[in-house]
Amino acid sequence: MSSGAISAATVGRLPAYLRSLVELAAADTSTVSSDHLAERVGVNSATVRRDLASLGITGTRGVGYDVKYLVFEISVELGLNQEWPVAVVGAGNLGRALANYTGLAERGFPIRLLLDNDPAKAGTSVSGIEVHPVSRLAALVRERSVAVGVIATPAEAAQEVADALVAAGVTSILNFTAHPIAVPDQVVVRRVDLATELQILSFYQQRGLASSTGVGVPLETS
Amino acid sequence: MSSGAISAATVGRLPAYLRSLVELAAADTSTVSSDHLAERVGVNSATVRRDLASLGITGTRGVGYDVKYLVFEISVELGLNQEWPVAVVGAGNLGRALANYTGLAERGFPIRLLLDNDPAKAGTSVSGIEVHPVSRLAALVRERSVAVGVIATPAEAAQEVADALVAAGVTSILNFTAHPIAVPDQVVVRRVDLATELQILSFYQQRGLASSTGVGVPLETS
DNA sequence: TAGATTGTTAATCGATTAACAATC
DNA sequence: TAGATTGTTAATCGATTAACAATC
Repeated sequence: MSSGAISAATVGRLPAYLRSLVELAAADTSTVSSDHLAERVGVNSATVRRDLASLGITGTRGVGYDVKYLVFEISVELGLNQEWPVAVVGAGNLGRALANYTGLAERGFPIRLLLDNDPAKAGTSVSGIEVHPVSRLAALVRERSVAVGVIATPAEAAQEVADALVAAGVTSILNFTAHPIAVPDQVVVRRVDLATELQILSFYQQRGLASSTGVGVPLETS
Repeated sequence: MSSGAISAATVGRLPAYLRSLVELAAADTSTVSSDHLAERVGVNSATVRRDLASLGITGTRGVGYDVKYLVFEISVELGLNQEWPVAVVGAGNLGRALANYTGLAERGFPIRLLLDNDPAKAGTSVSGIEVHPVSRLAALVRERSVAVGVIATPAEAAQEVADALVAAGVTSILNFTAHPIAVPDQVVVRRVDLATELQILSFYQQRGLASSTGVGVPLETS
């Protein structure tokens, strides 16, 4: 648990640090300076030192940080030594794509449960994962020690599903719908929102901040 | 184009404002106060007034803001009156899922081009969209007026694909790989990064900030 | 010792918010 | 007119960064 004062901004940078450090380790680089790591990740070196200090990680003056130690410590912080079983709610296009996607299990997030409220889907299976009715959510979440809930339903159902996940004791939720969900304080929610990302991109297209080359000119709709 | 000084934070909130405003419009609410809108979106009312003012939108003292006008103005700002043709690079699991996903076209981002560097895939089609070899990227991007490039390749290819898109004149890129890409200033990049989101969630699980209920207890790997 | 780099303080920056006069 | 709400100033907050003494 170390210090305890880790800002959300720092947490958000940890995956990028780790990615770069794993590359350095693969290239047999044994130590790295905050300056070098900062450049690779695209942040300021003082920020790197701050972030590492907040994790209780120290380097050696005049030398830098030990790459392997950094990889180990950040991996532990990110919980990468453990498996976090996942429940996916919604077996539509997205839910099935997730069930087919092997990258989740490879990263320590095996899908242990796939749920859908369409009775016709119950009993079918996707990539060897059986689809269960949502009515069994609470029992199955407990039975399979689910740690992370993924909401892959239509937006209208997002809050209802979130409530059911929280009631079943799930404390981490990944919301793929455009609908923001309200949860108690101790529950952590992240949103992966394609619609919002696209709208932000089109804002910049629209403003011409991303253009002037001739392509990317809008076509009028209808 | 109005004022011009719109912060990235403001842009990031526009989709949420719009979502809430569309709901209000559907419920025939004609005006809304910054206080009410703020509560719905989960921000401070001064922030709402700031954001709207930065878009050049004014309300009426004692009354509030006109809902329909707000919907119209924000839609224009977000470029929602236009279509932004999309090129998806990578016809693997993710690329095909995107090609199958109707939500993109519904939101004004029709997929006009699907590319893959596997010669065996060239000529096949997904949801009626033909797969072309990556070698034809530049020509087809121009021919089909592509505005937005989506990178759905393995992470290793991300930078190379980004370079090709930029060279072809694409100025908005949505990167689905975990690999950050470097682009010239005038190009806008957004990343949708499942791996990072999951790692952030597992950080909080690991720290027990999202727990104490008994479920979500980690299982040791290997 | 001389050079490099950390760990941390103090300055800076940008964004959020409280507060309130203006005004519908 | 009285009540409500905007538009904006000034205060606050949190995060980033420059700078540098400590020290390997």
